[in-house]
Amino acid sequence: MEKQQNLSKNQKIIFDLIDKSPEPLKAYSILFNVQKKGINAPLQVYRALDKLVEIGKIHKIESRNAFIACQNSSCQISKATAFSICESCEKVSEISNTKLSKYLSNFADEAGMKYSKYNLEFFGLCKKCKSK
Amino acid sequence: MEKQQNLSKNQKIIFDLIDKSPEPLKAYSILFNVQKKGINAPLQVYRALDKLVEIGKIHKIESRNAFIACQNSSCQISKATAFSICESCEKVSEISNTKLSKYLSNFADEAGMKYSKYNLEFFGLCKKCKSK
DNA sequence: TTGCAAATGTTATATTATTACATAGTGTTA
DNA sequence: TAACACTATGTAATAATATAACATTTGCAA
Ligand SMILES: [Zn+2]
Ligand SMILES: [Zn+2]
Ligand SMILES: [Zn+2]
Ligand SMILES: [Zn+2]
Repeated sequence: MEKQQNLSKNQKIIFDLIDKSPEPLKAYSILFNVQKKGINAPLQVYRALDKLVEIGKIHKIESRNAFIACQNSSCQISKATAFSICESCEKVSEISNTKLSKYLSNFADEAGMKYSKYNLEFFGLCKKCKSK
Repeated sequence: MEKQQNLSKNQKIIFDLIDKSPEPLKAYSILFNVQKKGINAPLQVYRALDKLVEIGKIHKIESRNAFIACQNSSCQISKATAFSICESCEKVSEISNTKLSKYLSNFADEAGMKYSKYNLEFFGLCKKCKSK
């Protein structure tokens, strides 16, 4: 949502597409959508996705093999991500809850081990689907 | 680790393999390993995996597309899973921490929405790898 | 013993992701 | 500018992961 000057051409094309999408996009759906812009091969998409994930502009929804733009300006490094996923309509939102992220970032297991990174996916029914 | 009477033939073969493995197994590695037992097609493996996940005997490590046996006798339904993953040696352990699971099971987002299920993956270096 | 649900077998195919190798741009510094 | 390192791009081929479709069999309960 903010600076993207330093994105390369392909990275920018692909980020813009994901950022405009109301739903997570899959790699080959991205590929299909950017072919008119001269991106022809899966690898071009995956390379851009890798970079965008690395710099925190997008996140991968692991359980869906899909990508969404970061909705939380503060998680530039994407080391601490949490999402809510509707199992009916597949709507996905990034959760930015300070208490939750503090709790998880400070979590230490029985052995006292702390972790440098986490990804949390919540599943349920979104408001809309619940009321149906 | 406990009852498995009601597993079918293929389910049992595949569960036993996963349960004995010190590391998460991928579907096609499972397939390769059970071909001598007469399981020849990917679909036979995926069907057993789906069922085993459904009944909570195994869990899928989403970020790795791999499967491990449930190490936590209490999570029969696999609606609340947490794992620690070593980014160096790829060792994976299931975390069973009552506080954590209570915290997450009761978590409600800004809109007050609660979730019926979650999956959490922590990443870092395991003890062994850290001391290298 | 009929009937249903779950599981199996088999083939083909869809979807997701990477390897390998060649080329081009970008910025830094000698 | 020339040399260098680094990042990004282009292209082809292929590997790895997962599902569709359809026929058959098995386990078990009414
Ligand atoms: Zn984010
Ligand atoms: Zn929904
Ligand atoms: Zn478990
Ligand atoms: Zn390790």
